[in-house]
Amino acid sequence: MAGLDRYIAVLRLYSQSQSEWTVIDMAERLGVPQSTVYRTVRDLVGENFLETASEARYRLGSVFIEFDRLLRLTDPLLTAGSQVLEEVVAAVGVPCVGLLCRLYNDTVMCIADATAPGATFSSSYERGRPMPLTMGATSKAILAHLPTRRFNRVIDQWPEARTQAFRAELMAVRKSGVCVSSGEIDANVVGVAAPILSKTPGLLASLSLVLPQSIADDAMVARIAAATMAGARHIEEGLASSGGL
Amino acid sequence: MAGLDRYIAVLRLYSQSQSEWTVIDMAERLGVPQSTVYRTVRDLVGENFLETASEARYRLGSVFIEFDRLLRLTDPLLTAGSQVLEEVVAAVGVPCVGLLCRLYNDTVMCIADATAPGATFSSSYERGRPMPLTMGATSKAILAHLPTRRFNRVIDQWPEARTQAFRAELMAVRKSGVCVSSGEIDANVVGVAAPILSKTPGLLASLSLVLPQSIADDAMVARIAAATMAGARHIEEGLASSGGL
DNA sequence: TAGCTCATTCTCGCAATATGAGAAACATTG
DNA sequence: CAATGTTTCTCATATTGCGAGAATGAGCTA
Repeated sequence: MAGLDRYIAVLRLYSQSQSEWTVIDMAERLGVPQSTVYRTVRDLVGENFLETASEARYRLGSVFIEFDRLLRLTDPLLTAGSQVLEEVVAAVGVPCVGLLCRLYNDTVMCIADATAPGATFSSSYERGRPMPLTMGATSKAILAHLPTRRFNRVIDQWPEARTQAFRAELMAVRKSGVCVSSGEIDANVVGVAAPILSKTPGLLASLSLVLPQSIADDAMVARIAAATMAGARHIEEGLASSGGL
Repeated sequence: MAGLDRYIAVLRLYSQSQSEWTVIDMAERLGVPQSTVYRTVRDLVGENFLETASEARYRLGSVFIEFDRLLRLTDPLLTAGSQVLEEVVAAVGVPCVGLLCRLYNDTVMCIADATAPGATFSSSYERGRPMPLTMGATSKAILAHLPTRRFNRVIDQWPEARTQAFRAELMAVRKSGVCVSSGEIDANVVGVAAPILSKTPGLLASLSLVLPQSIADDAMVARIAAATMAGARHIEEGLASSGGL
């Protein structure tokens, strides 16, 4: 292992359940000598990717917050979408959660969310958390629009997605431009998602609204679906006009 | 230049005003051959630190959002502080903005903020934006508690901070445990900040409330100062009990 | 389809740099 | 002051990244 990999390997050790590491533990886990890890860690600390916690422990550094801001300010999808997201959530006028999510390798990641006043629940799609591609309206709206080659590769990896019924469902999503699912990720909520397409390679996203099952009758879902699709179109326009091409 | 530096040099090219770069431009700016930059960029894209935009352009990648979430979930100061921050803002009951900021190299960076309903302004201390150490209550509350050696080093770099009056002011802040400033960063607002101290090396932060000058009479400032200091103490306790030592 | 223009990857010899094991320095604590 | 644990340093080795240019590939245009 060398170059960037060594640094990334250290950063990828960090997780919600283990947020502090000693050099010793890193070295053992990665199978490299301590002296090497010390050097790596020292470099990462120098660039604020890591910082010293108490007593020989290291945790993630604040540089990520700094770059996250830069991303919020400059990412075309975020700049075009977060405003629309707020508006759509406000416009539908029901206690719901709005999500702006995008394809992220073989996962889906939320990059912005908006909670309507009165919403007493939250979505598992929290900002920055990679989610599976094959479950939930938010994800399936994206999956349905993957290029065939990649679509098949993904499908092959998730056993539960290899059925003919699943393929048919996604075809329907692709046709109708909206995906509705109920309780697939979080119990007792319904997700309504519309894909956001763009000519930019690799930029594939979805706008979705999540609402309690209790208020999600057919009429409501139809209304939410219309709002979601309109919002998605709106964001696509914003992307196109911002030079996102 | 080698190792991490080369990668960081590329990432540091990105700014709010220039958020997309071609390899050619990077190479020219950094003074290294294109082939080298291509390699570097390829590695960064592979780890999602960069992503392809349209037409040979690259922009920052979403990995920062992913790690930002990890930080929000696990950083001791954030986990101990964001809750308190909300509470303090809600408790004072005036249209204000609450900030949780920390020392970040020789700058101050906001890591969490909370806006009270009705606040029609915002602070320059937006989350993730490095701010100078010598201006604004938020920053000076932190500066006043830097170890002497480092304090002097910082002071020397900012010409406007080399006066005796400035040193005296900071001494007073250190004694009283609160710093109040008016219009130093943003016009027409008053900042009230209390330092957050911890035994963790390098962890130095402040909790501050920003409110319109129009409502900031002496009585109000005194009340806000008390609330801010109480909140800061509260966060310190949270830090200590969470093993933050 | 041929021919053009970019963007990106590849080739290869060379020099720079990371590597790893252990020792030395440094800090803390009893 | 000894003892423990952390971090940096030393040094010989060889892995790896480097740089210049060529080769590939993807779009376009005619």
